[in-house]
Amino acid sequence: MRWNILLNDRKKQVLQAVIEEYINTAEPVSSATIVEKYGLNFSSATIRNDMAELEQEGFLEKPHTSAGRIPSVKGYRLYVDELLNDENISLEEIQYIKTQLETKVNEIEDLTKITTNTISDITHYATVAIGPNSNNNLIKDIKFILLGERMLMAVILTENGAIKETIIKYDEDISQNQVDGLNYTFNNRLRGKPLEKIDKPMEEYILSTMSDQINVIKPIILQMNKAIEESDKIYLKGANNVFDFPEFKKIDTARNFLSILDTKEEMLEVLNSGLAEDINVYIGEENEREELKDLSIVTFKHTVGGKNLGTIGIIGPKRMDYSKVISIMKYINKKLNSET
Amino acid sequence: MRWNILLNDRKKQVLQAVIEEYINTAEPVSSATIVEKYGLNFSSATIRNDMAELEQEGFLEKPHTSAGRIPSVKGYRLYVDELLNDENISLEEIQYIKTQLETKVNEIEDLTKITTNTISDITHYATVAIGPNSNNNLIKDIKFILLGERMLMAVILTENGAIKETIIKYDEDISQNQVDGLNYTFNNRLRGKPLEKIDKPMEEYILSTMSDQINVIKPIILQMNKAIEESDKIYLKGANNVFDFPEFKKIDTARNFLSILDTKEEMLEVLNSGLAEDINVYIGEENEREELKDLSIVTFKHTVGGKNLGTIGIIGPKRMDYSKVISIMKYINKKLNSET
DNA sequence: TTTTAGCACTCTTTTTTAACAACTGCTAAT
DNA sequence: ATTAGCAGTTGTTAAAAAAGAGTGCTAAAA
Repeated sequence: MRWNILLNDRKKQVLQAVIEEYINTAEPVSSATIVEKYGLNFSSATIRNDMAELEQEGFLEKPHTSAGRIPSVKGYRLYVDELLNDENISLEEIQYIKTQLETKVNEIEDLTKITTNTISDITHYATVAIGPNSNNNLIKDIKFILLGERMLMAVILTENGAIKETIIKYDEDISQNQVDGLNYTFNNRLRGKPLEKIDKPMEEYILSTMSDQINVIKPIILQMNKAIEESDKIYLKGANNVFDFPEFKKIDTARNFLSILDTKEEMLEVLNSGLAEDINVYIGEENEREELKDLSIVTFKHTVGGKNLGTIGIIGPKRMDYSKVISIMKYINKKLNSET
Repeated sequence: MRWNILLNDRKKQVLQAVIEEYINTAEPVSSATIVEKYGLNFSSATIRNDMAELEQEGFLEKPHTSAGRIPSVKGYRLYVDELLNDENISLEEIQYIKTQLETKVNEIEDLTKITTNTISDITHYATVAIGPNSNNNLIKDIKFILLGERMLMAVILTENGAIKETIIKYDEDISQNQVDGLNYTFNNRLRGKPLEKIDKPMEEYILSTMSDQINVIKPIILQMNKAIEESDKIYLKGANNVFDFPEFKKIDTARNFLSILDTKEEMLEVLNSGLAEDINVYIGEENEREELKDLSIVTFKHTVGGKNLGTIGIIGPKRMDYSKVISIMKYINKKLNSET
């Protein structure tokens, strides 16, 4: 029986039962259900008393007098912090994750996508990913390559293995000589710096070195900035699974949810707000944003060999299956860092 | 009055009025509405007679005895083919399109995105885009570039300006000599050929030239194929606007719609099924796929200077505003091809 | 003390019934 | 050929009634 873990206090068992039942059914949980389905050897009246107390203490709520109980944010919090089984993962899931993560990738963004897809596939929750904070992402090398007489490609390599490339087209021919100059100057100025937009001062600084090449350099900076900015792109998977959850059966709730996911800026902020922990859980109103107060978010900083690959976030209803989600994340984290 | 175009037959006027009213309101249209809002100088009883005949002839339908009429697929078809105003575009819209299309882009995929976004923004319908059929897309040049001792980048340039690039990582060092060989061989074998997956025979063919380089070439072909395959990626904008249409107010309809858009293969097939025409309209059951029988699709092959840039498709309810959609597409088409 | 049976009470959900509103189709008149 | 007028259908809304689900409390049992 999965809650015979450490608990002797019946009230905690009741709380756990209510929460797990509610996570499964999305319906208020009655005292009778707990007795029947969770094998507690007490009468429903006894459980009712416990539930009344748990409500008093703020762990449970009642939608209305004649309904069963649902967990409060405080209840979920206790569950997540103390009651939750973080190895709730099946053999099939383990097998699936292993297979997925073994896919050979050459770009770290692909790895992030695979990880995100895997999490979403297993949990069925909407899953978003963003790249690592650019500040930790130092430029290792910049290469300019002539793709044709009038077309240049700029490739930026970073210390943690990310690669950005962008194309610049010109109305006039560019010589290999010029390209060599660009390679030298840009590397000279930017190598070792964090991967972030090239600001005005830096632009001036570069131009001061090659003041005769303004026409060549201006479009480069424009395009490079565009490419860098695109690094903030968020990757989203499984958003349409909202429809699987009864709390989104009202069309407006679903719409609202999807529109939140659509606003890149909000998502960035949410994902970036994660604390130092690898895994952070924000339940309902614990989220600062008004629009998220009915949702829960679990964020997960994934790393490989100490290199931060960005943050992956799962967004779902408050009755999210925290146990499963956290188990999956922990397992993936372990797996990602155990490979040679 | 917008239907004084070529019509003298009152029944056609009635049909047009019913369709346009239904497109606007999504409600069955009554005879009285037509008299009041569309200024036909007849009594509602007369219109009623016309409507009865139009129903007899299959152009209109009745949800139930006491309701107004809604257009049938046959009705929409007549409307699209003969009655529709294809210059239904406002000054603001023209202005907006102009501004958008003037954005400077260096990659044609960006132009497709901009065009797609513009169409979706104006029409509020879900809009999907795919790249051009690879057969018309000939390889112009392949470049291999050493990004580090153990990292190679392959760039494929095509005749119509598309650019694919991909990264290949190795466990051992690669010399510039080897890269030169790759450049020579791949161009020798693939230049001028259509951009499509490198098949087994071609792979053998290449390997026969550089049989000592199997370890280098194998991963290249793997990655190049991946990159080429990704060209089929579909770009989607405005899917969440479904929620704006009353026909999708039942959650299952909305869900169904969004899940259709999610299935890449289906979308590819639908968009590629377009006939020779620049603009094709598929109304309701005219679509072959069962899941699309309650939807309409308008596809639009966009070109610049004779070069096919791919197909853009709009998907929406059967009562889609065909007039607006087609007007926008025609205008964009003109605009794309009038620029120097 | 703790637990429990039992039942009245509350609130929601579902079903039923009734009243209303929206249009059509037809008839007879223009 | 057109129209006024009205009976007849069907859907929609509102109100009322019935059914269902669970709690909280009381008093008794363990």
